[in-house]
Amino acid sequence: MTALPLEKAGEEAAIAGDARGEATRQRILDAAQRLFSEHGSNGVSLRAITAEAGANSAAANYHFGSKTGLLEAVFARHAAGIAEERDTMLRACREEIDRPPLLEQIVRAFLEPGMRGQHGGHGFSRFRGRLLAENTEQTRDLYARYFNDSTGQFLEALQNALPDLPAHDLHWRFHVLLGAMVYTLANPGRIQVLTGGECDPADPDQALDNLVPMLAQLLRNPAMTNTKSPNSPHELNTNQA
Amino acid sequence: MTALPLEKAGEEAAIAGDARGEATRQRILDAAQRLFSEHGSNGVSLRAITAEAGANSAAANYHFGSKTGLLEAVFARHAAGIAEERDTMLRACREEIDRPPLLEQIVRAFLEPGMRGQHGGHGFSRFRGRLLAENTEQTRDLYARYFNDSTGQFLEALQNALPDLPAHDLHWRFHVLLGAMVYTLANPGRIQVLTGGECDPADPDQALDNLVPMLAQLLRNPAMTNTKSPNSPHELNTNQA
DNA sequence: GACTAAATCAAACGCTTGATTGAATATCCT
DNA sequence: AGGATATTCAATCAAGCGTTTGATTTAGTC
Repeated sequence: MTALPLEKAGEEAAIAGDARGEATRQRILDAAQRLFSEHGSNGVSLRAITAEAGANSAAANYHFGSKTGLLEAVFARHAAGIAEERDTMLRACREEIDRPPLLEQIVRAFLEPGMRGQHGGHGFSRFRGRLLAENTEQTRDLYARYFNDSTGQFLEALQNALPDLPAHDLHWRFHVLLGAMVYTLANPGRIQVLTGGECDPADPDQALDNLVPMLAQLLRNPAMTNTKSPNSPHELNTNQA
Repeated sequence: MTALPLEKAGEEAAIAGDARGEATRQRILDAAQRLFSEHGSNGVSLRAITAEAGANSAAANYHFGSKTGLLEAVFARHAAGIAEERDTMLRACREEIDRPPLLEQIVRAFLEPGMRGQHGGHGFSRFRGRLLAENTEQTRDLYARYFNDSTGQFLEALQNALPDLPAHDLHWRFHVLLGAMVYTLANPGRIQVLTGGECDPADPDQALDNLVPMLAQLLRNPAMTNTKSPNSPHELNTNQA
């Protein structure tokens, strides 16, 4: 049995010299990210990935141990960086602004690191969206490990910025926010088909410029009592005809 | 070669007598819907499906021709019914209400048929959400065939109800609405993990009662000029720190 | 009851999958 | 240079895949 590089690496070895295998390692990660994004983790074979990467079929197992190991490596490559960028931006919100911090800033701090920049750009966002959508035990675990803390902090910051909004409402609005983000990342192209391609969720700048104010406003809207009997200030009639 | 029942069926044969094979046909559809929902269309084998259905391994191919044929059959079983219910509810909105029709009613007419009732209930919504997320050419085509007309009518109705909202804004808000719907249907359980399970997107009643007023309000919000230079009435600063 | 057609079944087809092996090769260190 | 190590490679493994086959059973018709 030839020893895997996984176990001894991770310290100086990964950073220092071994430029020999690191190149193909990165090529495999890139190819895997691209193909996983397009066809899902079950829709692509290791052979297809290594072929796309121009490597031998055994290279993926050698460098990452197994297929799930490769998937996790693709995820881990950028996930921690995104969570870090988020926290940095959130801390900036809390400190340097005459309070209360703008909702727009908080929402942007949550969305932007994942949608563009060093870790969010290119194909990784599609990969993330696909993974979130696949919703297997492995992907749920990955998301929990890498993002639970960060996301929890945002929920807390939003609750602080909206002290009058009941927690139950906030959570549902945040659910919608997550849905908008994931749907934009995965981008089924549904809105282009329906409207003739005028708005493009695949363009990070356009997406952020539209989503941020929209979702901030959604969060800012007055609470509606969503218990079964509505005494809403606007109209009633939320039942079917 | 034994003739497939697909080609001769579809007229009276499907409705009338042949109660012999129809039972296992339905059992296979049910099992496929359940397993596809949980593991994705590539994550489950025909053998697993037929085993779950208590049928012979060749039964799926016999009744549906191929695996993709089975997938399409699972989709088609309820998709047309949902589109029909939507149109019915939308027509009711347009006619019987002192105009303008309430946004809440339109949104509910769009969401409810897919989330509960005869066709939306049970596992089909999860199956739909999963399919939308998978976003292969086949699923895009299925969605286009069964839902493009219906969804286009809703976009039109919303534009009529919101004459002052620029089309570009409407489309982005509708994109968010779609994202919220799909995310709720697929339900990765992310919000439960983050908040301790207090709100449950898997409960159709709770989901509708929360989503409908929230999304209606989102649509009703005043337009924000989302070109690059914002002259918004609220605050500025939608840029990063 | 004999004929026909629909449905079920066990078995196999060819192929792809993820993974492993041991030899060959490239690289680094002293 | 030389020995140790990290990486690549072709070949192979057992397992599982979607699909097909031909015989067998079941139901409906005269």
